[in-house]
Amino acid sequence: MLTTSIANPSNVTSLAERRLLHETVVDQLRDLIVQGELAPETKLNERVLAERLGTSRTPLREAIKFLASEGLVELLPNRGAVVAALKPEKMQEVFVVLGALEALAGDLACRNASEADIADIRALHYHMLAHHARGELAHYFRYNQQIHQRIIDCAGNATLAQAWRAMNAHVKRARYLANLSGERWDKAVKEHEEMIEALTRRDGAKLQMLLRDHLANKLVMVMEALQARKTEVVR
Amino acid sequence: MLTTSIANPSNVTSLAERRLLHETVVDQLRDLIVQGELAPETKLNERVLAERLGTSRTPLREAIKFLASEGLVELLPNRGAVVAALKPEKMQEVFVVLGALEALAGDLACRNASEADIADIRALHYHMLAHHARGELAHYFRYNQQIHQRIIDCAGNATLAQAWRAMNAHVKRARYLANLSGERWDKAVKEHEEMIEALTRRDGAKLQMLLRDHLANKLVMVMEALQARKTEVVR
DNA sequence: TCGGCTATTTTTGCATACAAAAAATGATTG
DNA sequence: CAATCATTTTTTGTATGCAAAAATAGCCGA
Repeated sequence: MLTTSIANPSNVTSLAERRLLHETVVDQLRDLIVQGELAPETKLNERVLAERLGTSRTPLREAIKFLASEGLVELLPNRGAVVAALKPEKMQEVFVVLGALEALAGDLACRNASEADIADIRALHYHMLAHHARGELAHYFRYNQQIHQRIIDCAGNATLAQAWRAMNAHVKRARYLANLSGERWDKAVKEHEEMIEALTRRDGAKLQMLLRDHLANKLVMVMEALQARKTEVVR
Repeated sequence: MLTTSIANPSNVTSLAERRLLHETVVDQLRDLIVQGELAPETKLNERVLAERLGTSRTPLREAIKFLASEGLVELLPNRGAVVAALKPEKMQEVFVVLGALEALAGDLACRNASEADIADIRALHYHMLAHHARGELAHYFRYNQQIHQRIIDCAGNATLAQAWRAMNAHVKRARYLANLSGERWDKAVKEHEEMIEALTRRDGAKLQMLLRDHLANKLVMVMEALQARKTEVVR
């Protein structure tokens, strides 16, 4: 699942908690950044943030260092940390790398996925189609993400999966800005259709290519969204 | 010392670069792990390690969290952290991902590298040849690493470079175990020869292929080294 | 001797205290 | 009035303190 239930605002003390505070803080902070609640280039005030997350500065700082390694925050010596900027150039870089990783994953998935795996992915695909038909963007994104995630998982390479997740965090962040136009959305769905087909036929070379193209198109959408945001700010 | 001498051109972190204890500790700890001074699966005792690095537990813990995100250490809830294990399966995974990243970098480098860049890389190559001729393994490795690093840098994608560095850390760690046999070593050098040639001709497709093969061969060597270490322990 | 229980020690996880650096404020002077 | 510098305030970076969990040692009984 994408987000851990954030429900728990206050105490962690009452129940016997297996999970470490550090991890929950990492997840909470990552969600705040990915979902845009902490906008790009926002300064992270440790005292304020720690209070907001119901913890002290120590675990928060550890979480910040962890996310810095993922690239979601940037460390400024003696000046704390800021949410990583969301620059077009950075997005281009991320998409290039993500393209290579997904292409690899697609190829591996075609070899390693079980029939049950493929059936699952196809099921997710139909859910996604349903939400597309109803114009339910948020739900569409959710299933879209799950499909990509499952393809990665089917590659059977945990290291690849982790690298992908880190890159994908940046993309997800941009997604929250994107307003899919009807025609672009239809095109994306069509591409998914072909991807599912290639996966079913276990045509690794084809899937690889489709994933690359799909990502290239996503990049175009994200860049447009970033451009729109920029002019909006200026206006 | 390897990492410090690299005098890095492409920035891993942000613009403002000033010395901070945290960064120092991260680099020191990473070196200890990569160079095998802290062996795989070693428990990291915070008090002892902090004293060894001349600092307190707080910055050390932050460094540990940072490296955990890079995958060099593993966090055990309520039981601290250990140096990541060096398992054959993990190595296979890393090499597959690294193959995709280097292939991508090779392709991009063929397009983006300046003539001066290529000349630099060729110069490094000849240094490497010299050390190979003299059987100076450590120096050979150093130039070998620099060549790969420079190819990555020439791709002109800082995000790619960072992902590569993280993966490469795992490989470097395994390197310190590897004793190159004469014939394998000769083969590796020959592969480098071809790579330099492809880069000079800016034949991206060819370089991509060569890098993949080169890495596949490296994997074989690493696996043999791991196997040897295992039997050695058993014996 | 061995296994399991409790008590002690060690170690981790989190909070807080303190010092140094940066930012904000304000006063003085040209 | 602006600019610069000194002073206060805030924020970060590091060390330390303390409670809880884990590891270890010691003890007893079968």
